Amino acid sequence: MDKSAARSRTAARATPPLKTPVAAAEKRPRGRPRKTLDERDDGNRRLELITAAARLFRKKGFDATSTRDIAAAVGMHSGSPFYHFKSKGALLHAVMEEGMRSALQRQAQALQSAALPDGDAPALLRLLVRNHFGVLLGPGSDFIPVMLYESRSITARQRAVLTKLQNDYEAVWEPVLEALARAGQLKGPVKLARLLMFGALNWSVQWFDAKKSATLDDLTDAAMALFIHAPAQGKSSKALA
Amino acid sequence: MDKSAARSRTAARATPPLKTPVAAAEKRPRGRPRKTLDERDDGNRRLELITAAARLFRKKGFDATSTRDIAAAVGMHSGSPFYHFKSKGALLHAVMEEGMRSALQRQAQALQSAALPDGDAPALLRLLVRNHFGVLLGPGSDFIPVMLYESRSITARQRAVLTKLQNDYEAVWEPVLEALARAGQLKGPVKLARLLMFGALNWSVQWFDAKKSATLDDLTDAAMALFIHAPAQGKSSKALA
DNA sequence: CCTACCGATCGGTAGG
DNA sequence: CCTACCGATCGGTAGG
Repeated sequence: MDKSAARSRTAARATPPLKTPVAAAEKRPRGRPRKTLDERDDGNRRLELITAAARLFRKKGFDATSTRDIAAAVGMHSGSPFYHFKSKGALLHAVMEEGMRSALQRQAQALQSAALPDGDAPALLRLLVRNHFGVLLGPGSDFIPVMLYESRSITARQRAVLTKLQNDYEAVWEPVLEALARAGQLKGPVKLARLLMFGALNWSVQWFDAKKSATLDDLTDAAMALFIHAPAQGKSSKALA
Repeated sequence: MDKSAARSRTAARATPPLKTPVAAAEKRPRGRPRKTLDERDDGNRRLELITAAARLFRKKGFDATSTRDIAAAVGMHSGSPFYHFKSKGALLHAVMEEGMRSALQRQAQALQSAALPDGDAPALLRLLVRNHFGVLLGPGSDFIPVMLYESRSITARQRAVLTKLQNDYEAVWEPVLEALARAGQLKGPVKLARLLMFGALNWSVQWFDAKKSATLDDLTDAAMALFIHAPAQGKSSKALA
């Protein structure tokens, strides 16, 4: 909205001072300056756009967010996002893909740093649930909610890319859920249990309020208590692993 | 899209044949014909609009559905929905309110016709879950999904109306969940358990495919198996009721 | 409920 | 990445 504020943000990033019209004509070659000598923050601007878009898409929805809103949020003018993305839909897809890659990375990292034995399925599930809540509700968590609630607005081809990433994400859960089912701690068909469980977790973006009392650990405890039954009597879950 | 098709639908409803310009000028009084002698389907048109809007809002989303889409779906012209609703947002709210009133009615009816004893909390929950799946996924179930996924687009005042209806809806569940918690069959804080459970159910609109194998009864079985634990050993749940 | 219309906004582009 | 712009579409309304 405020052009000077937007421009000052840009100015803080760029090395040269605010250009005079003459200086601009001299120093700025026309056409697309693909690579400058000191290779500035080319990819950074793209990520800024994605981040701002994620926040706005989550807050207002994809259709209700204009590309002008997004441009203004990063101090660009209305047409400039199309220098980085060929369409509004491509930007939405980039938000989702960035979200899934980040979620996958965080999940892998959580598993690695915990170094739990494969046999301890309940502890593994707890870790996955806690990480999932972090991805959904933690700081900077706009990407995955956008993916979950705006998937209607992407093309089939774009969705295929995300589906693959989602499958990778869920693939980590599957053996854990299978082990729990064998131990009698997860009841019912595993496939339906998984869908219902993810629903319970994903829906939390609708009601969770970080300013209220419950923490993400509280949510994790509640989810585990709800889903995971006591192990079958007289059988060690270790023996089933 | 096809004007003649849309009009033929209208013609089938109205008694007189397709008007000639002259006949229209003679037979149709100008201004708003509030009540005709044989009082046609005045309120019916309103409901038709709501139903068509629900279908389109669910399929494409509120923002991506134009009032022209809705008008065309019921054989009206572009400005005519505003004769029945003062704004697009009012139409959205009407869809949601109609959905909640219908859901409440179905829930009350299900409980009444089953005539279960108050002590049988698991059976009561099963009934509520099954009815909820029917409301979400059964025939003509566009209203509640729209309410669940488009609430961002209504005003605070409109939301207050729905919140009251939602509270009435959930109020029926609460004593059932409390009884199950006392019996040790529902684990964790009841409030969080309720939120997680509704999430698991509500999320099913994202993945349930009526053309595939699972039925709503299958879903109900899976949900009950997942959420409801075996009663505590040596204690009769009857004694706790 | 139709006809005819309006102002606003939007995604996107040419050209530099 | 900005400037200047375009065609399309949209919610809504006057007047009958």
